[in-house]
Amino acid sequence: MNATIHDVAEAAGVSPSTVSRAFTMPDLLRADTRERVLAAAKRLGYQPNRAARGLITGRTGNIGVIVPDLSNPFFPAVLKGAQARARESDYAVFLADAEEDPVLEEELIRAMAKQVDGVVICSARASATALTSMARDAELVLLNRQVSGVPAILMDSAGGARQAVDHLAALGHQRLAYLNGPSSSWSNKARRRGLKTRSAALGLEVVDLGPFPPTFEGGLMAADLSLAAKVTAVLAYNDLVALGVLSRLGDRSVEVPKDVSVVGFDDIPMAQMSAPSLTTVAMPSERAGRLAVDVLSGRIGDQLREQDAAARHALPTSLIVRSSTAPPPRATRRRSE
Amino acid sequence: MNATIHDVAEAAGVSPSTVSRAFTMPDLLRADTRERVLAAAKRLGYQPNRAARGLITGRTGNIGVIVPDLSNPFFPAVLKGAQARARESDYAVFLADAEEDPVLEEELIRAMAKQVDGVVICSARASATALTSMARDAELVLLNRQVSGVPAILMDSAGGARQAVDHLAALGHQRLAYLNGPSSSWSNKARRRGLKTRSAALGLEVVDLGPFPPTFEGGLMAADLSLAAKVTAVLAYNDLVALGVLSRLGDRSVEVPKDVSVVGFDDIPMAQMSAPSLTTVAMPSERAGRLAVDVLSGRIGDQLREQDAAARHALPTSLIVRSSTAPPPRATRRRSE
DNA sequence: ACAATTTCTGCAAAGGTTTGCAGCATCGGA
DNA sequence: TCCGATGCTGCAAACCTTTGCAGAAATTGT
Repeated sequence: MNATIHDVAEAAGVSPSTVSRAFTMPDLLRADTRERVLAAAKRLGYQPNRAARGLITGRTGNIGVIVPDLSNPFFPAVLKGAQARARESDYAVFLADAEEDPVLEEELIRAMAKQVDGVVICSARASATALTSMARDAELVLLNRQVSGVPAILMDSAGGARQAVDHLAALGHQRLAYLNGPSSSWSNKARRRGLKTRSAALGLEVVDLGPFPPTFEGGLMAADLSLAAKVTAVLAYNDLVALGVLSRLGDRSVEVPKDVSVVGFDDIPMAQMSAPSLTTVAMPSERAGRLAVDVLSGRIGDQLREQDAAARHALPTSLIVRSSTAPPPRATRRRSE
Repeated sequence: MNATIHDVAEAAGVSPSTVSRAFTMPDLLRADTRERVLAAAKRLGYQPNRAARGLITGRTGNIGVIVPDLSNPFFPAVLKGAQARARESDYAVFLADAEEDPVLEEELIRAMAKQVDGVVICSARASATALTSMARDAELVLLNRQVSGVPAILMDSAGGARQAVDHLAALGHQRLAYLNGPSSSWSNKARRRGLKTRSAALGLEVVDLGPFPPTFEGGLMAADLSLAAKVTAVLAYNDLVALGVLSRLGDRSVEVPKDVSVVGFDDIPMAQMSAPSLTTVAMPSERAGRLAVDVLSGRIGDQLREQDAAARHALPTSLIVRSSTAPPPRATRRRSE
């Protein structure tokens, strides 16, 4: 049904090898032969059969992307970046949703490994040992997860947390809560670390709550605990949680930002749609997706091979101040004097 | 590097054909031979090479999904359904984002067609003729788009619109605006049609605005036009637009739902997170994604082959009433008396 | 015990491409 | 005019699996 390399060869009056070369190593052919072949190919609508090619080259031309949860808008964003870049490099992208389940995640990686040239794993939930072991059989790139010996694209979550703390401190807050995300999340650790060190340096009190599911529902749950903790500001693991907090506080008629300030992470589109709009730490998600693909396609692989380079490579994040943060209420401030 | 069928054959003391059969037609083998082969395979960590298999069977074991815009949460939702179902049937899914561009969309479909057994196209923006023509070369399933001769999964957008109108009419609204989405969108036509016919039947005035981009920004733009149109209720093409309207109305200190009621479509997660939460028509997106894959995997293909069946098959939608709708303000009602 | 079935297994071809090696033509130089 | 070098092109093997066909083994009936 589909034109093969032989059909093109015959049409152009050359051998199949020549047709093959016209596509994969065009400069080996004399200009006019190449023309002729390409013309014939176009006329017949020929496109190389990827399976046959893959069989012999051992490469598939595919890359895989695994995300913990497609319904968190953060991941479609990196997916979008990855997908766009992949297309430029003539890669197709496989997608899988691990449903926040480390076991399923590992299973998916193994299954995918066979049919792709590499897989980018977003916010991996699997264990470090599992990841290390799988990295031996397949080309892996981690995104927002650091595992020794595995190349990674990182975002400066800790730095973002520091900016958030600075912002809240400048507003006059003294006591804040951090709403933890999944404990297997590298981002969560980084965010907490950044928060803790900066708070300590500035003499702020911080209370650790959670872990909560990294979802809107998680935020609903977290809101009441935050209130009970008598803090004037809340740093949520991500925007989804922050929005949950906003919503629940609204229901309990606690005013944001008058009574309590709320900060999120990720800057998902929703963050600017909420009322009040959400102060949050923006993550370069699409860019990270693109970079991850670049690593796989070998474009920038070498710098990232060594772990140290990766660490240094953390992509910058930046606080976006919107309407969910303000100075703490007077009453509270007085009490703490 | 990877174990081949020959290695397993040797290890199990059988021929490669037998190993092949152990996987693809297990009941052709004597139980003990099968055991022996499977054991050897497991021991060697053998997994069939999909490229080689595809080369001979002509099937890839992959399906493609094309969406117009990953950042609209509606699509990750159907993607999630499709992906989950695909995994059950041992299919891998390719993803591509067409960026709301009909030309790119067509290009992507053609490129994908070669390496998949079928592709589901969400809310296709391409022309009917293009789609028909491509359906000849590849297995296509449309989602929320009706093109004669191409199997489709449809959601009852028109019915949803009717429910929305009934709801608004019951609240006492007399004059409402419809904010159009992309004119190439089948859903947009269906929604408008449902809206128009029911409004006419109930004697409501409706003003047609747009088309607007199906995004939050589109909604910002639409809000001012709606206000100028002096309507008491607004039906937006989708939730993103509705949220944009909500936001912009807030900025202009028009109160929702007191001054104006707003209804969206899709019931994306954001819809219940906004303040006020959004009354909207829920679409069975994950289910549709699953169904689309079922059609491709042949599970339910036959019923859908004929266009009529498809039309009858429209998945039910249902209005979710939240806080963005209420009776119109007195003043307006008086004016219209 | 033997023939006729039935059940299981192996042989070999096929599927479309890439690529090392060798052959041919072409060209420049002597 | 001929030789060597150079630049293109073709041959054929290889990649790994599936599958039609035929042969071997096991089973049944007589």
